[in-house]
Amino acid sequence: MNGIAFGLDVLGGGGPRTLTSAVLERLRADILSTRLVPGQKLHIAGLAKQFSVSLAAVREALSRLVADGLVQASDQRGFRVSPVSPADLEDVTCTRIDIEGLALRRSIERGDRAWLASVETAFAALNAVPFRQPEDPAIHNEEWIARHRVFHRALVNACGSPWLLGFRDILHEQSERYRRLSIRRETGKSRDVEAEHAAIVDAVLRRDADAAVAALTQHFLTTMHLVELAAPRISEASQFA
Amino acid sequence: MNGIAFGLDVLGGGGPRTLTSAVLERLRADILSTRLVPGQKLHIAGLAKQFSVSLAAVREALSRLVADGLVQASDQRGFRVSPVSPADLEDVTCTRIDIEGLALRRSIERGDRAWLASVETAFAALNAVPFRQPEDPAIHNEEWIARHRVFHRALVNACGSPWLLGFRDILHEQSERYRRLSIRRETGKSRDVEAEHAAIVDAVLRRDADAAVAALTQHFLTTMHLVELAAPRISEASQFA
DNA sequence: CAAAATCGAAAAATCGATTTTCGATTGACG
DNA sequence: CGTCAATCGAAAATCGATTTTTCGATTTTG
Repeated sequence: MNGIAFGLDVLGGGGPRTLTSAVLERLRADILSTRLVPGQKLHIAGLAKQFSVSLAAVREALSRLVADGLVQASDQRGFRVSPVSPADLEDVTCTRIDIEGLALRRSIERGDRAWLASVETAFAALNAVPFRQPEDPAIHNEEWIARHRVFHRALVNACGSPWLLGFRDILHEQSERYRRLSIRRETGKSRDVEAEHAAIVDAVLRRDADAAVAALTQHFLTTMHLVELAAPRISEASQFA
Repeated sequence: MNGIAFGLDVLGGGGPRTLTSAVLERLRADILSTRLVPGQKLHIAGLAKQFSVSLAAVREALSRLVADGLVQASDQRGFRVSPVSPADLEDVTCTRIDIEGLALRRSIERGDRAWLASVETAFAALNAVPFRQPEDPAIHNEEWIARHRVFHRALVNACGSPWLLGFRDILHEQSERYRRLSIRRETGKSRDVEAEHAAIVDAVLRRDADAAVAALTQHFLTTMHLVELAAPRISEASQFA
């Protein structure tokens, strides 16, 4: 396997085993949650003080985040949060459709019954929690996000290609960031995410690759369009770029 | 050796602008050239002494190489050169066929005349130098390798998707490493690489996407099979993994 | 005799200080 | 008045020392 897939440090167990990893996870979370704004300069000294670690630890964590495309580095000019743009959003989405579609096709070809079962399980688990925070509908439910990730990963998990999965994971993370940027602007417009997911699952259970990929594509495009409706916020966020 | 920018690195002027970048390029070259063996442990202190730099510089260079999939990192256990295996070679090749094929299709759709001209130029430049070292036929001609990379990049350069190109670059680097692992074992078996390239270029000039992708696929598969003939060396190289 | 505990050398991780480079400001000059 | 260059603080890059963890060999124990 390659080192690209984002580091949910395996080994069954608990949290980060080094300070650098802890900083890395914290930074990743901060970027995905948009607490750190796209394009924003990342002051190494400031972060080091904030996390009570040395410069080297922060520096290494940032270097590793470059691999996920969440951070950009340039010599002598330090690090910044990767900027966002409508063009990049479209690129991420199109590439994701291609790559994840490919992985889904392979999964449908190769996946066994245990895989089908894991898809159903993940789907059920996802539907068991609400999309929004019950208390504050303007905020995503973190548990839903986690299960959503597991669900989409389950769909392609049987594709048999570590490289394809690694690329997919990176693009999924990128999409996730865009989605979070837009959440507060989302209109109450009725989108039935569960139905979209159900369409994918149905096709998968029938092993109808074309239908499954079509449903997945539609799912991604719908998400992209919703995010684009929040374009003002994206432009605003990019002001640092 | 020019420092081709992989991933999201700086494009600007010439050589490395920081010590870390210099170390990074040196390490990348050493890994690609197989001076550093797949699976081999990378002693930070040893490398630091060898390059006359601090631990931190080496550590950061290694962290960045993880992004290219040439190095793997694990907490508290340091860094090692990414191992190789027949399975990984096949995964790299298949994924590369998919991704680079996709990029080629898009390039053919979107590329203008200037793009076609750049393909022809790169093709001519590649054919102007010999494949092997004139002095020592067991060694690749570095100049040919450089132009070969430029040629293949030119083919997909008009695809319009930075993300797709980034993934393509990573896979190309991986393939390159496998090819170098096998070079000394290659039989004198007559492979007409120039003809394979010509088939791709012909199809591209006719804007025949299906034919171009077919030729590209064949090109990659042929390379993979030749590398697999050198499997003993690959197994041997992986003993550290 | 095998498995577990232990111990020390080796390697990784972390730190805070120092050096180098950048970018903006300011002042001189055409 | 505008352009260019020297300057100065801020920030990044680099370093070598220190702390923590791991790995392998040896010893102890059931």
